[in-house]
Amino acid sequence: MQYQPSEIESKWQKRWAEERVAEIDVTAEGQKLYMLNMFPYPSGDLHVGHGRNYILGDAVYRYFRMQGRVALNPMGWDAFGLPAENAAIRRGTHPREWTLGNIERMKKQFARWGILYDWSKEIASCDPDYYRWNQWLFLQLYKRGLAYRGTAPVNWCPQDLTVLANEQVVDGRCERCGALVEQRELSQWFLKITEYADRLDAGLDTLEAWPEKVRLMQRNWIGRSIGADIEFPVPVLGRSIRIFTTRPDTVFGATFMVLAPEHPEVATLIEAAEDREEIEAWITNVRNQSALERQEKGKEGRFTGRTAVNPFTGEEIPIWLGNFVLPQYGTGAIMSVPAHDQRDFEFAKQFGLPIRVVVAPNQNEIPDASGLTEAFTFKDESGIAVNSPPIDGLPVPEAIETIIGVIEERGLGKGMVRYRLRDWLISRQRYWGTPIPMIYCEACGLVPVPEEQLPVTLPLDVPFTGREGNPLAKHSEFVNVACPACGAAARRETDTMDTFVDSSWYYLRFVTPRDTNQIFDSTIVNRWLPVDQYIGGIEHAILHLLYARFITRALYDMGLVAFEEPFASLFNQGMITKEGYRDPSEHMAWVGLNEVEWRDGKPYRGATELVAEVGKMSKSRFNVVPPDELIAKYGADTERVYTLFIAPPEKEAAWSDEGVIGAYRFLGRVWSMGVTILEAIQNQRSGEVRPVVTRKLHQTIDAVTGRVERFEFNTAISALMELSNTIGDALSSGGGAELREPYETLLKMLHPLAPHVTEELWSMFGNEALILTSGWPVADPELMKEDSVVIAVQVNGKLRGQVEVAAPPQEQQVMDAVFANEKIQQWVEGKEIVKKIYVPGKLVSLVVKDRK
RNA sequence: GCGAAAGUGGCGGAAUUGGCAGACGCGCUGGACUUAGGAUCCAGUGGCCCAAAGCCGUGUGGGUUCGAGUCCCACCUUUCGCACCA
Repeated sequence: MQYQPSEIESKWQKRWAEERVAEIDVTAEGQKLYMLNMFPYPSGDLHVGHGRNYILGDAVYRYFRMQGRVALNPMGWDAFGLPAENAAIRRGTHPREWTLGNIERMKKQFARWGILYDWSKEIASCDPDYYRWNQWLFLQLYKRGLAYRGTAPVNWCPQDLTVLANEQVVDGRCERCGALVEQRELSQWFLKITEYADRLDAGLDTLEAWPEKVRLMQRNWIGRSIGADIEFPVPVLGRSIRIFTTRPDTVFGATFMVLAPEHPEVATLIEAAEDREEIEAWITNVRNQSALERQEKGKEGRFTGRTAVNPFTGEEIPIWLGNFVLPQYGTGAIMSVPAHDQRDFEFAKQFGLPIRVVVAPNQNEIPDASGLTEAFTFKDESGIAVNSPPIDGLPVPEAIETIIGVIEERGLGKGMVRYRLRDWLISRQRYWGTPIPMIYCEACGLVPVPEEQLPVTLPLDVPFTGREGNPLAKHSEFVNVACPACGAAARRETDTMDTFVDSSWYYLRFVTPRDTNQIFDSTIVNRWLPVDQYIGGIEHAILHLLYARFITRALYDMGLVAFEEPFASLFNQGMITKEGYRDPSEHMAWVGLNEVEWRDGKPYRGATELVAEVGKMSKSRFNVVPPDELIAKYGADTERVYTLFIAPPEKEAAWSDEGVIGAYRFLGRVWSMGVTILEAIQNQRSGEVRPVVTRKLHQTIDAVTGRVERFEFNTAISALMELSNTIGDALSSGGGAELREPYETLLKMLHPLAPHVTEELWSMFGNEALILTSGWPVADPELMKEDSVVIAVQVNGKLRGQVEVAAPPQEQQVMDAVFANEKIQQWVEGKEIVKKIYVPGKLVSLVVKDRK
């Protein structure tokens, strides 16, 4: 009887679906476990790279179930977003149809992988029953001043025709399509994530079960800086300009001031300048540049013709405008200390501005400012303040502390903590998203849609032209509305929300997904959350994970949840890469694309970038491996085992079509071994129970349990292969029915990895379904022990032989054996042992010297 | 530039607290069974060497130690993240 995966797999998949084995009652008793894979964007077909994520989650889920946990493992769809709209423009299908069709295909794919989700909890963010609560959440944030409309320079993607959040701009390009992002001054909706900057930063310390890398990335993104705000009086204005610095200890070296071209005082300052028009033209030019261009231009600046007073030295210092000063950070104004800041140094050199040294390695070794070739940027005790009367001689950290005291005492400013994080821009000028529930009334101004009128439903009959401007704005029935406050004719907001709003709270909805009265049931949510194990890609290290942490805190402050961190433990699986790309015509048929730009016979991504020939498996790289063929040939269990065996799951892994065969052979061997043992049972053929097998079995249970819990699936599988080899050896050398117990235990441990074939074999042995009945095996430490131990003996660091003694080894026995061994004897003969190092069970080291 | 992680056979990768480097698998070589083999099974597989003995081997150079892939110092390379954040 040969191993035939396809029949077995469809049989069990059908049974799991019919018996709804993964459905749970959230009010049931038991030790809960909330397992969650980041819900996907329904882009259509899934390839083996996606599979890694879900297969990993399923293996962990099945393991915890076997451990007896009441486990919630839901799945849903991050179903709003641009690709659906682009598909609509390209081929005339409605985004909804396109999305729902993709969801169906992906659900089938999950089933074919043998992944168990509780589909009774399924949610899709494009469903009005879901986005209604998205709108409700927005209104609560608005009430608390956490959602506001503001005008700011924002990132505009000219390809996707919408604004983007800062988090969605990568290297000056749109995260989705790769187009260069432009700056535009627009009035938009923001969420006030900055109000939570300190708590989001502090909370990172509590996330011990998160990868250090993600915590660090979030910390850098939030960018907490400690320093001081200092007022610099400007005589011509009759008021002062406030600057922020992290190095208030260098204030005596501030020889000029630089403002961002966007700074509000600029217009007044340059009013009387002779070259005002030239300066204004320059400012316009700088403001229209993207952040990337602005940086590539190098340092540019203009003198305003005005001065400010350094409050510590009393000197008048020139006020400059500089393209390197960011309007959004700090106060948009800096004091420039060229001697101790590289950027200031470059600016000073370029425009011939004075440089003064105020920090030195020590009091007697003050470098000459004119000889400097770069800024001196000591931040620790290796720098000493000089030429700075109240703090002379103090090391930098103390100098900072002291000078802040002086600043506050003299009323010149105050100690200050500032963040790099900026508010979250959530407006999108696109159709396929949650409508922002606001109304513009000429008389009443901004009026929120009353909660009882939610949801504001997305109309389905809108034209998709692909031209600039939201299709929603052209739908007059949607736009024209009576003001809820005064009843007069008013206009609806036509912007929709960033889809990251949808995904910032979906994990809360999964627990009570059909509740029509409230966003979620707080009591049940507080029982199930935080999520015990969250699994997803590192690409959300900042975006989704930061937003979710922010929204959870906002909900905490509203009293709706009792926790501030939504995800207790996080795991980032690595990407699957693949060399080369497939035959493009074959690929396009699979992807369903018909518009691709070609250059030099190679496909291009978007209109901007060359397709990489090796890298992340993605449609735009033409290198995907679709699972269908693979599953037809080897079965889903083989794909699962190979995917988990390929590399440690957190690491990037290169897909190898040849490597798959190893997993297939392994499962084939397990299968035929099972068949042979069954025959032995039927023929009542049995050998004696071998200690080698028992020992290997218990050692394997011990190893696999620990490795699965640490997500070390690659080595867990290798341990199972070793056990399988041991059982196979016993079988081919006269073993029989006595191997049933170790073999069945192997099946149990293999089940989370290869669920179909193990269920089939398990039932062939006359057992009830594994997933429903079995417990996880427990290792017996007594049976793990070896009867004897081989110990390596080193003499003066060289390996000179081995001795075998009974386990557990006793030092005296070991030494006796060492001296009884002729081979070792020759190295010790005539010498004196000056030291013995004895490592129980591992080795003995002897240090010898010539006897005198 | 700043920050982080990582360098082990032809390849993916193993190796608690320093303790027989290369587990497990792919590939390769040879063999068995076959009309056939891109199926299956068996054996071998870090290098030098016909072989054994032996020697050399974890990016490079030092160091600590009876003993270093593992610890320390310096350097090289790669990957990732941030990137004028004052």
